Amino acid sequence: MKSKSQITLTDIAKRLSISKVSVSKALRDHPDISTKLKKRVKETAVELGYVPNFMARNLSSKKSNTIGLVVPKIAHHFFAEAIESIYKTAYQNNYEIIMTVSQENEAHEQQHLETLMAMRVDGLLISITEHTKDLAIFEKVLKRGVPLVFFDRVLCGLGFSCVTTDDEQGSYDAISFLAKKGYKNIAHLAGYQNSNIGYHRALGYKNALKKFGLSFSEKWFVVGGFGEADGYRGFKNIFKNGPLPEIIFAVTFPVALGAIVAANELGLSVPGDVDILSFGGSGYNRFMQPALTFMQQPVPEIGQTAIKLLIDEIKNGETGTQNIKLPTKLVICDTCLKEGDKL
Amino acid sequence: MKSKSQITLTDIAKRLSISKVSVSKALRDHPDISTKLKKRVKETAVELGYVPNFMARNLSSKKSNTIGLVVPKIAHHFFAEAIESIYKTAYQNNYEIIMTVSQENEAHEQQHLETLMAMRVDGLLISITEHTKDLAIFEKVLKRGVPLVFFDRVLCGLGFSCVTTDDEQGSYDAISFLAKKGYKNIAHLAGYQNSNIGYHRALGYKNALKKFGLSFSEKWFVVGGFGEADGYRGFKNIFKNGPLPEIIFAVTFPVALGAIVAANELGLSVPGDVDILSFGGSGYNRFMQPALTFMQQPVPEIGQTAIKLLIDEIKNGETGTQNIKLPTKLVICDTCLKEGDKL
DNA sequence: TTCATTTACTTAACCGATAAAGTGATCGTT
DNA sequence: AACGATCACTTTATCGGTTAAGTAAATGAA
Repeated sequence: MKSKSQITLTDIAKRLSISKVSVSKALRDHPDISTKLKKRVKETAVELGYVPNFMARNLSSKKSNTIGLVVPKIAHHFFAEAIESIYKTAYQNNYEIIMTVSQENEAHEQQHLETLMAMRVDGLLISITEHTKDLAIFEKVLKRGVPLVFFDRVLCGLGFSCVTTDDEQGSYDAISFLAKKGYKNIAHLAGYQNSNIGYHRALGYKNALKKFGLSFSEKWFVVGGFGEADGYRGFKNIFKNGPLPEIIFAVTFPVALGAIVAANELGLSVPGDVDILSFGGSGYNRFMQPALTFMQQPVPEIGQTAIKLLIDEIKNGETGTQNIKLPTKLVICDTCLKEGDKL
Repeated sequence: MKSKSQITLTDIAKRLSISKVSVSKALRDHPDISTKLKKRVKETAVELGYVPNFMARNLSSKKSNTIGLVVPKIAHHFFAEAIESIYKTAYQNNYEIIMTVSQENEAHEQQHLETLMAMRVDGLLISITEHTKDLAIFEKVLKRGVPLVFFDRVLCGLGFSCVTTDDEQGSYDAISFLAKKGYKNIAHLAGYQNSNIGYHRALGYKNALKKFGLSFSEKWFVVGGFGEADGYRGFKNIFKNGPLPEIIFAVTFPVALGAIVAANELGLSVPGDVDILSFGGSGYNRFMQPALTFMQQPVPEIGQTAIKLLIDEIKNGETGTQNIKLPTKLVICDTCLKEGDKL
């Protein structure tokens, strides 16, 4: 089947012997046009199978009603859920999302931002890669005046708004919870410290240790990435370097999984030989053995808040510099049940 | 910060006192332009921070280098992984993806297809909702001559290509495997039968039962959706209606999860009291207790094959009608270990 | 030397819409 | 009856590019 040439406003106009502007106005319910003519126009539009050309429309109207989204990956509980809520909210507000995936690669990320700007998206929503260091592209965005909102993995202080989990407080609360239960030796698989999530979660961890008079040990503070492989390496690292802590506080759910794999490989049982607490959960957690006790992030709220903020900024025509932190909630499952709480 | 007015070809042209067409050609390395001028143009483009306007470019060139993707959801192992591979392959071929999510809602799906056509995407890639019945929109796509490829959840015979798992064969192999191990009473939580995946998986199930002389029972053949809630309902249904089968063959991984939840609620252990086999797996499966034995789908391959096929069709300018079925592989874990295989 | 090519640009036309600025007829008002 | 307002369209210009069709100068072949 060959591609038919597309029906345009002009085709409809010719058919009805009127001007194409009248057709355009009729289809947009412009008050200039009589109800009678509107009806005729709409009928012929359907009859001819007219589909408007957004390219042309956006070019002349200078609005695309489109938002560019850049995420590091999607096959991950947090992002899948956040993206889903972003899409939902976008639709409700009549915006189309153009999502791109950086695959944790900074060069891709830059490329995507360029492409999205070339597409003249009305605004940008981004969660940066684990490794993003070069800020030039963001300065370019700022210079062009395109509204941008960071979420989850953010860069604060660049002149854009940020929406995150309250990582520091959540982490602090998590460790406080452990301390109150009597845990003394708490290790942390901490992720990258140049990333806001790694940094703030570690900060909450350290502050809570201090507050409860627990000692901080470099051997039990292992930096690395945010994936399963990093958790695996991290645990092996801790194991190799000396006595095992009572419990491990993992910076992300995948990191916790990796730690479990490593522990099992070493013949250690969880939570028997070593206990685990995770920052962030997963829909599958309750099917796991053990199901991990974790600090729950308000995932859909993060996505929703971020995009709502962005839409506001688009409408106001100016980029803001808000810094919104959403609260976490502890979900207790099969780990972290030391004493007192067991029954 | 106010939005700066964007730099255009004309701005560059004025600066260099040449025509805008020369600028356009220079930037595209057109042979008409001398190397010297090309260099000057490119330099000033960078200097002024020129970003091409894709809307304008696509409008005049009538190509968008963009592919529209419609999926029912993303927070689901299969789709997250398939989408990721689609994105990857698209980038490698210089296509941008515009993904939309129908949320298993047929009206949304239609709306998205309209929008994507209005955006003049070069082609469409779609996995339909659980409920899609109205074919009018697809006839419209066909009439407009926009290449479209279905994947996973498909509609065959409409004049478009389809890429799926070999559901029937995979299902047949799965049941054959069980039969050979001596399972006799095999129930099936079958999903919607108007959907190709539900239908073909059920077909393979039925054929295998016949082949191995096992009886088919309506009570053990429960239709429904493809989500966790459906698996939950399905299992309760089976439980209510009479004797429990030895094993349940779930049409999807989420359905298997739902069945497990229901079983546990009823005080039944898996695989002790009732065993489970799932069509399709999940990255988290190996952390589950029990980890399910499942028929593995070639998820990334499905995405990759579908988009490659689509790109071919776009380049050839004609929609094809291929029907590609990719093979499955059984992955044995903690369930389906009846006798003989236990050690 | 002369005429056909090639080189390196420019001008004009167009993609399919929207926005702004007319225009002639009808209407309401005093 | 006269005149501004309203109605229902039309004409013209524009968005930021691309493609097609010139054009003048330099090059080359006969």
